Amino acid sequence: MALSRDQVVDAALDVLCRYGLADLSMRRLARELGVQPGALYWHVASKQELLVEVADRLLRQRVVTAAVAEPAAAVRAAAVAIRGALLQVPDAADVVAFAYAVDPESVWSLRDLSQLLRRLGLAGADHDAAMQLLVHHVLGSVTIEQDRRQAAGPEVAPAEGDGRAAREAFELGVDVILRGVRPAAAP
Amino acid sequence: MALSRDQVVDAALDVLCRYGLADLSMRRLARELGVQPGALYWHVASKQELLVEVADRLLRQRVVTAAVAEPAAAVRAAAVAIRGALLQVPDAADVVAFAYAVDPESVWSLRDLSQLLRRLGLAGADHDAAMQLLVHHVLGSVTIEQDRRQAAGPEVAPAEGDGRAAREAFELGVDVILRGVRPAAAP
DNA sequence: ACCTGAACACCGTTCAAGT
DNA sequence: ACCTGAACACCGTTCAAGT
Repeated sequence: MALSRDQVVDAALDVLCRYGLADLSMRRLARELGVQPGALYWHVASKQELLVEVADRLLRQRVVTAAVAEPAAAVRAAAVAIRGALLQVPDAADVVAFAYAVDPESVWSLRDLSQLLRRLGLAGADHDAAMQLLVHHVLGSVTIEQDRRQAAGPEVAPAEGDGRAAREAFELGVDVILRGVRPAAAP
Repeated sequence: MALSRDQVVDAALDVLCRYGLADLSMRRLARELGVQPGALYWHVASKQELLVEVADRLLRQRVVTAAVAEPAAAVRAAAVAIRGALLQVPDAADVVAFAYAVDPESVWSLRDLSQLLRRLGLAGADHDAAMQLLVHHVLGSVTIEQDRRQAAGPEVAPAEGDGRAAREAFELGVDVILRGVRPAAAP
């Protein structure tokens, strides 16, 4: 039976996970689905639109946020969880950054993060600044780690302490943000 | 007379400034220089290598750092200056992020930023965390602003308050970092 | 030393025509 | 409604052969 939009997005996410963004072409996708390239354009308007959908599905599927009571710790945990999820998928940071830019509302399982910041007592411009900073830090950290991996060659294995050092540096950054932030409600 | 590597990089930066990264192809570049595509590969090993060089030249040429005495204010000013410079060049954030990932040492006019952080009393892991955060914030801010512009269509003119709001949000983020940071030397 | 010509294996997108 | 076939205007990279 006929192809569906969902199938197209699923297949795209699959190709992304297995081969990376460079291999996620409309033609490749069509081959994978056993149709002609043109067929895809009945289900999605463009590659751009498809990528936004892929980013959304990616975040929804992979980010599992642990329930943590203390608000600051919860923000920390959420940031670490999102980073960890994106790190698993090649070029995930690029895809999500693009989607965030095009349509910040629709992408969001990062809305959780926004909620947690409010629970910290942040509102208005201060909330937005903290949110932006956090998102930039997550995406930046993942982008650089993934670009570095790719530049280092395909088969260097993240090894032991390497990924941990990057993770600890990332967490230090989150702590800077949490210390620098001004809760409206706090003393 | 013969083409030089410098000419190739210059032409690439020129195409980037005028038409953006999507139009910066090796074939397009060759056309612009009046040579066959293959000729470029005598001067640069690959498009990747060329892009790293372009990022470096971009930062060197465009970032003018004002001399500010007070260290915190100097960091702020430097971050704003770099952001401002990158915003002028289409897709500059992508290009610089890529270069930063591939070869963080060679790209740096951001070494100034690193110096300023030390002057703030930061060292070791704390310095590195602050530096990372700052770089992510700058590149993230520019990426999102530029992607947004591009998605909004080619001719929407940044207009009046639009760019200012983004700039102010960015500065708030820098302030969060400056407050959250722990100088080793300070009281 | 430096470049051309030509090839190889690709792209995203459109659209008449088919079923 | 959904897809094929075929085209249009492109890519990055390699490499024998020319000068």
